[in-house]
Amino acid sequence: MGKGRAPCCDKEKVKRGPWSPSEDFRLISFINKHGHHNWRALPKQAGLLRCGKSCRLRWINYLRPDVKRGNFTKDEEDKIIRLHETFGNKWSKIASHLPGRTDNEIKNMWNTHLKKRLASENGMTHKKDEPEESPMDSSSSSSCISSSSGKAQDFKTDQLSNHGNSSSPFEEPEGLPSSSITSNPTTSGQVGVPNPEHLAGSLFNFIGGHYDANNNISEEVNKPDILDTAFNIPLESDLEFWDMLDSLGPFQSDGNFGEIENNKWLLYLEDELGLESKNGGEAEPLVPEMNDLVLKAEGEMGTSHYHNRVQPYESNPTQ
DNA sequence: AACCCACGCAACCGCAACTTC
DNA sequence: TGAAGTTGCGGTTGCGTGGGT
Repeated sequence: MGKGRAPCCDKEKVKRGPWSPSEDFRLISFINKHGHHNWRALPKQAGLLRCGKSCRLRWINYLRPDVKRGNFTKDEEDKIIRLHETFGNKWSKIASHLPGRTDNEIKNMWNTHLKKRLASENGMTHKKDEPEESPMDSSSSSSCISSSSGKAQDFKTDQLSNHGNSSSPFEEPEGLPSSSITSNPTTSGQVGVPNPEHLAGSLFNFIGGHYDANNNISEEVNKPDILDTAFNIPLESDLEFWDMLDSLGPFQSDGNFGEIENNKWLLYLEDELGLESKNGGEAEPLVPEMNDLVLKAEGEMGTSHYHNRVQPYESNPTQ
């Protein structure tokens, strides 16, 4: 086997830990513009003090336009369980059958929820050995799962019905590693209230609309030209710009992208970029749907009850 | 109100597989 | 053909958050 395991990076010179807004933006902007042909070289080219591995992970698990965040539906959970019976801990394989979900996300989901759920359910039927039985050979625990025990507190059952969600494992084009390229129609299955997550999704989808390095374009409609500008920010030139980003606070597109602050941030960013006033002095969000969110933001500032954490970014710009 | 603890999730680590030369 | 380089994957960890006491 090819052995060479070059050190992934010079650990002394790379930044670690949570990503700052400017780093995120740099990465998005760079990939949007150039794609990612070489992860190893990417950080340098993008002016990031990260190792390529870290960039790749950040992109795949978080910034990728088609990444779907938020609660798993029961359909998805059941699917994961079924797939886990088949594939075992092959998270990437499982992820490939769940459009928009990342292996990391699924892995976390499994370890935090599904494993327990299965254990408790199996505990009912037969004493469990070890929830971790290597499932490749486990034909044992067949589908006793579909009955949702009432303990899955996060399941929004009203969403489930909307997820007719083609349970057909779908083949994805080769391109992005372990990614499902679709623009994820299922996301819209999360119906109802304007969900910040959606809006964020829209934003990222937009980005995705331009990202075509590997022909991985998620088709988007009606993208204002203005957005071209937004993601053609020069990577190298304007250090002040990146500093500004860092000073603005969180851009952590957490599970719900729900930090109202984020939206403020986006608006502010638009403002700073001069993207706002197409109609008078009033800032118009990059993504139309954000209007709702903005309104909401105005009302709810400071009452973030999303449990996700928002990292206090070190106000220590990368450059 | 303060402390503790369990939980969830983003990110890191190290190995294996794959690709290129 | 084999060595070197790169990417992908799975396991694990660190830490913020929220709930309980």
